[in-house]
Amino acid sequence: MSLQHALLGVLEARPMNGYELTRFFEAAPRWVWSAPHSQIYPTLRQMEQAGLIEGQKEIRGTKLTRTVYSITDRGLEELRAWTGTDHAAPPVRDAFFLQALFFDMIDQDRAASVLKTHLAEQEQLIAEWGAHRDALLAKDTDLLKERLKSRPPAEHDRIARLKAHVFAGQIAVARARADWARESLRILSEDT
Amino acid sequence: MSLQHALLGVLEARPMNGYELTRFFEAAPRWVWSAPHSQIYPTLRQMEQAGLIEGQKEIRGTKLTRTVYSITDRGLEELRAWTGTDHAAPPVRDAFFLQALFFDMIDQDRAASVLKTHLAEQEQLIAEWGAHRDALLAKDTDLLKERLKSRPPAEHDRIARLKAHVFAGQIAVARARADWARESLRILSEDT
DNA sequence: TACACCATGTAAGTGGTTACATGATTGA
DNA sequence: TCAATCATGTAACCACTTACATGGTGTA
Repeated sequence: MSLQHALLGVLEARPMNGYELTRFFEAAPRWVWSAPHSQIYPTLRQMEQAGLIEGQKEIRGTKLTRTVYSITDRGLEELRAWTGTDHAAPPVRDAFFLQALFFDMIDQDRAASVLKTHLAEQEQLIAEWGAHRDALLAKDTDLLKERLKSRPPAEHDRIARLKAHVFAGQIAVARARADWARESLRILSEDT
Repeated sequence: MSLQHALLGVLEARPMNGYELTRFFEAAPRWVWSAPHSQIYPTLRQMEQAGLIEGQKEIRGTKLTRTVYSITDRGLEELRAWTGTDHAAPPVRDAFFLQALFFDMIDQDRAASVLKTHLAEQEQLIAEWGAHRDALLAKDTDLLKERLKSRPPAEHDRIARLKAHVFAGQIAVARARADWARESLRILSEDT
C-alpha cells in the first residue's frame, strides 16, 4: 500500500500527471520510494476510483492528452491517518547480508570485490541524499517550495528541517553499511 | 531468487526437511531472511527439480512422511557463484522513512508514538542479533557446529568470526535507525 | 484423550519487475 | 527531419502474503 501513500505525499505538494510522477519515482534513489511507470499509471487510476485523488484531463498541442491528478480531502485524510499509524516492521530480508553470510565459502578476492561494489553504491547514495538534504535545508527544491506555499511562513523552517532530517536518517543507515563494508575488507585482509 | 540461496545456505550446514527449515525462516528475525512455509515447500520442490538439492523420503511412525533435503554439488556451486557475484542494489523502498517524511503533517504526539514503536522494534532486533552474534563467536549454535564438522579445524575461528560479523552489520544498521529515531524524538519535542 | 507439535500442502490475491507497444510534441 | 522528451498504456511473470486445509505423532 505504500506506493499509494508515496504518491499522495508528492501530490500533496502540487498536482502532477503520471509522467511527472514517474520521473520522480523512476529516478530510483535520491528519494525514499521507487516505482516504474507500469505500476504508477494503474495505481493512479485505482486511487482516483477510491476518491483519494482527482484527475483532470488536459490537452497539449492537438492530440496529446495528459491527466493531471490532485489530492482530495479524502486523500489528505488517508495520508495523515497512515502517517500516524504504527505499522508492523517488515520481515527481515536483506540479500546483501545474506550474501555476506557465505563469504567464508569463497575466495577472499571475490568477497572483497562484492564488498567494494556495495561500498561504492552506499557512498553514491550518501552523496545523493546529502545533496538533497542540503537543498531541503536551503528550501531550494521545486517540490518543497510548492509545498510551503500552503503552509504558514512561521512553520517553514520546521518543515524544511523535518524533511531534511529524514534524509539524514537514510544517510545514517547507508553510512552504517559503508562502515561495515570497510571493516569487513579489513577483517578479510587481516586473515591472509 | 534469494530465498533459494538462503535455503542452500542452511542446507549446506546439514540436511533438513521443510518443517525444520520453516522453523528457521518463520521465526522471522534472529536471522537474515524470512519466509512462510507456504513459500518454502514449493520452492524446495523447484530446487530439487533444478538439481540444487536432493530429497530423501523418510517415515516417522507408520504413516507420517517427511522429505529430508540435502544440498548437491550443483547446489554448492550455485551458492558459491551467487555469493561471489555483484548484484545491483535493490530499489530504495523504506516504508518507515516514507512515513517520517510526512511527520510535519500530523500531531507531534502521533509522530512520537510511531517513532517510539520503531525504536522498540529496532532495540528488540539489536538484542536478538546480539545474542546470536555472541553464540556464533562462542561456536555455540546448532547450525554452526554442524557446519564446522566439514571444515578444517584451523579455519573454525575464522568462519565463526565471519558469520558473527554479519550480525554485527545488521546490528549496526539497526542501531543507526534506533539512534535516528531517538534524535527525531528530541527534535520533535524541541520544537514545542 | 486431549493438546502440543510434526509435517505438508493449495489457492487467491497483491506488489513489483521486465518487456513490449504506441504515438505526439518540441527544439536543434 | 531527426532525436530527445512527453505521455500512457498492456501483459506475462515472479516473490511474497494470507488464509484455508488435512492429518499423524508423542506425551502428560
